Amino acid sequence: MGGRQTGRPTLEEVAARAGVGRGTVSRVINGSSRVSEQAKEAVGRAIAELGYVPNRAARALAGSRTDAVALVVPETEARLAEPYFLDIIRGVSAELAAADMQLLLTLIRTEQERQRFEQYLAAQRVDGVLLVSVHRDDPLPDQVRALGLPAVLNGRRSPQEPVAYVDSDNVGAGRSAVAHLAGRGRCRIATITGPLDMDAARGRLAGYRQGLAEAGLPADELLVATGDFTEDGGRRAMRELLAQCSDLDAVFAASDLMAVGALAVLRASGLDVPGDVALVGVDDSPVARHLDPPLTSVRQPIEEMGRTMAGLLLRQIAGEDVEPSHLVLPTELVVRKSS
Amino acid sequence: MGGRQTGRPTLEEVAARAGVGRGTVSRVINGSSRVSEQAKEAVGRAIAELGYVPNRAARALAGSRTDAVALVVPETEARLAEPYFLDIIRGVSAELAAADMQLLLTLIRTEQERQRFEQYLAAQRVDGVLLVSVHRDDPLPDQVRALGLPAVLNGRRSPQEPVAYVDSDNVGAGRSAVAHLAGRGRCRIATITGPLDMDAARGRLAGYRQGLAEAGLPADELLVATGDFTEDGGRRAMRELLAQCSDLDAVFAASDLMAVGALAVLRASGLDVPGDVALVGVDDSPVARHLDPPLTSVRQPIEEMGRTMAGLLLRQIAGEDVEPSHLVLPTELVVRKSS
DNA sequence: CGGGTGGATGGGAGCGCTCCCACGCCACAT
DNA sequence: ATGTGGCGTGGGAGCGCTCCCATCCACCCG
Repeated sequence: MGGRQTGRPTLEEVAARAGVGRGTVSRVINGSSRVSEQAKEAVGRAIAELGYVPNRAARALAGSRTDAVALVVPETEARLAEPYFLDIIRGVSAELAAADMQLLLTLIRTEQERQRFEQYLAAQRVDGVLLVSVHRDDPLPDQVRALGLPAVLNGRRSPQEPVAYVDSDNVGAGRSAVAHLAGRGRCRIATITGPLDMDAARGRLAGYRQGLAEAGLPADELLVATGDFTEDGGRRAMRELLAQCSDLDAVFAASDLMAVGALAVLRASGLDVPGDVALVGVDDSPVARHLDPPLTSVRQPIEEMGRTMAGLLLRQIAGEDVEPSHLVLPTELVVRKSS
Repeated sequence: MGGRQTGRPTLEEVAARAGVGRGTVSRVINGSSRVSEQAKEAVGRAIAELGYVPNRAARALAGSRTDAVALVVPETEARLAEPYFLDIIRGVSAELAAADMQLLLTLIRTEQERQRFEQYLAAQRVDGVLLVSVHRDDPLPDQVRALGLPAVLNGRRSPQEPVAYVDSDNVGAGRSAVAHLAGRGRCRIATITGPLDMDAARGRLAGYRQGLAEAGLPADELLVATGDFTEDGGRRAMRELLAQCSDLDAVFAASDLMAVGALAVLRASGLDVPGDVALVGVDDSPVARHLDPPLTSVRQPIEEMGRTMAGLLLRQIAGEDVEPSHLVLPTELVVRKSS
């Protein structure tokens, strides 16, 4: 059993050693103002000498915070395979570590695990929740809020998202891609969208349309095909586009993976990229770099999104920032040979 | 503040409702045998009616376990960008969820974060530790053990690893790659190794040599170049190999990333893959599939390794399995066009 | 010079659980 | 009938903290 009773020093022992009361030590540790400089020093010394580390379980039980937040990832997503989440995790982790908070990772696969997770929340295990890749009709964010727990989403569910979120500028991504393509002299620019029940996909599509308008190019519904962010979806959509208008000279795919699929189909149809058709993706993932030709792609500041999410959550937990904030981070076009 | 005092039911309330004592409820929850069938039922009903969920903080404080394990990832690794860790996480998470344990993710970047982590351990925050990507001279595993905490590594530091670990069959990976290449009629088979201070790299190299011997091929030290698991390292090593023996007809790269680098150099030298030179990597990562030509690669059962690690740790925590176990999981060659 | 004021302080009272001891009860042996 | 053992059980005693109230002291005002 876990019976390793390391005789770790307790608050009380620190207090004894410093010649003060328990309350004072607690105040020092929690950075309360109302402590004399002298007491602060004595306690600090005692802590150092004893190598005291507060017991978090006791703290969680007595207070009502846990110093931990959950990062929830619904793993239904094939997207999980992408480096995307790793970058999010990296950002979140950095921000949390700075605040001495712990990161609890929860992958939700099955309905059962989903329920188990709800129990966690109910059991007061975390101070807040970070949700990644939420779908349009996912009730989880609202459930979390209903429990009174702070929450921050990565990407909103809809433009009316009531819960705080951090998103990238999807509209801007579409616009910049199209502007770039138009600037290269392309004038029959098609797009492969993501699943339209996701706000990110709609945003990129809207950006695509704005981009066309700004470039003075006519919108043509035949140049729009719906994908699902997967490679295979990209292939299907590309075939559809080719069948509808064989004269297209550029494609803006709303994800790198779909661009990969599109490229394969273009090749198979004897079209050269970028000679005949220019191609732009979104994500700037490693595959984009390794594709042949290397793929022009719109980069999202993923790690920064993670950091921002964590920061937002921390502020909510601290009690500032009560009304939900909505942050949108800028994207950046990375030009490579495919366009 | 975190003042959401949801009036969640406590053990005591469950006891009252079930008409039994606190002790009995506790026994039921913890699956102790010494409880009458009747009491068990009454308690079960009360729990369901009240929607009782045990408070983990209280449990951790009273007992001395936390029902949480830490997954530690030293992020010095560029490898973190790969899907590798995600798969590990997936496996670990699945196994832990089944045991109703929580997963605490800890990325260690700086020396400071490393120290903070040691404090965690000392503060009795977790019941066990999973360590990923440990280097030859990393003291962390020993420190964890010194604290009396169960630990399981992903990959051993050396053949004499004292701590429990789960690894993939690196020697087998090398052997199968070479056997495959030899079977295709190649007889000047080179290898690009990983950094030789890593056991995985040494293992793959050893497998390469065994493979040559088994195929009746002579070993030639000029056909061995040292890389570092990165794309750039692969490029450098490939140039070195080409300079040393221009007559090589196959390359076994100890990672997909290095194979990518090698491929670029081969191309640049006007060599065709697989026409002139056959190429095999290790990891079966997504880039392998998207490479042109698609890369033959040795697949490791990464997710399964994660699951196995977690399982091993859980058993250690439960008190079984006191002497460290060393598990080696088989690999599998995935043949594609590059060989 | 007494009462007032406010900041620093000590320590009691829990937080919700597990551990464990002592108690009652029953079946069996004497 | 009395003794013995074991099982199921209740509940006291903490685990190490935070919260909060009462206390104390120094200093200020009228």
